[in-house]
Amino acid sequence: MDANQSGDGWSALADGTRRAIVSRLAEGPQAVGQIAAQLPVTRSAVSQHLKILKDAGLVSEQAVGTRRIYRLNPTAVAALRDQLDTFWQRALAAYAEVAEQAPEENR
Amino acid sequence: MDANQSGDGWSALADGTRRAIVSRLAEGPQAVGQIAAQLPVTRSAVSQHLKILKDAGLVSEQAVGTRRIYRLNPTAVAALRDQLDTFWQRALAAYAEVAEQAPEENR
DNA sequence: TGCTTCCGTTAGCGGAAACTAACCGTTAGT
DNA sequence: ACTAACGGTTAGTTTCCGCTAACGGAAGCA
Repeated sequence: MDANQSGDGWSALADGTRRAIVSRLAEGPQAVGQIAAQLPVTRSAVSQHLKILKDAGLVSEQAVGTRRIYRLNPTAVAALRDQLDTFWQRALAAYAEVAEQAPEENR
Repeated sequence: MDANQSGDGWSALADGTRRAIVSRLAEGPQAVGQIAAQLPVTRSAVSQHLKILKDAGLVSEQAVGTRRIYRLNPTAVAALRDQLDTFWQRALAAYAEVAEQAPEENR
């Protein structure tokens, strides 16, 4: 279970450029140059972002010759989704309580 | 003028204190003082965080006398969860493609 | 009316993040 | 072995974020 870094996962997805990288990586594994060519930032920035994403457990690295292929980790994404789902269900439950206690109009 | 969307749910959930506020709010609507009493920050910080969360559409405000009751918005949470779910499914599809192809493939 | 409570706002400070540019190691090809 | 390509790392700057402290405004109560 490498989902202990879910707290960092939110910080990792906070940046827009990083979400763009995740979006590209979700469609298939890619190298650094591939990603950098599709984004308005340099390879250094992409490399640093990938390090953060890898450190958060969201992506995994695979060395192929002189290239590094990065791919998205579905498990970490599912962990964040699950945590978000918990908030969602609790909020729905709180809404249900309010709906029960409001049979009449209040101030 | 800036065209970036200030209502970024991901940036809002990036901060740990803000996630703590969301967690408290998920269990039921509360006022600012209520939340600040449960967190190691002042009311000003909580108020600012609530402003960011409200601007992101994650929480909604309701004025009751001299207090403001804040509550979590399940719809916004579901939207983030859905977006995360899309990444998850795409990553799984990418994994399926790699798993189907034989490991003798070279490039 | 006067007072208290509750909350939002502003100013300012300290720290962290994002980005570019330059450097170095590694790998593949000739 | 030499060269070119790919990628990680570092230094440095700039910008943004989170927090506290102080101030001002609005509602409730005697």
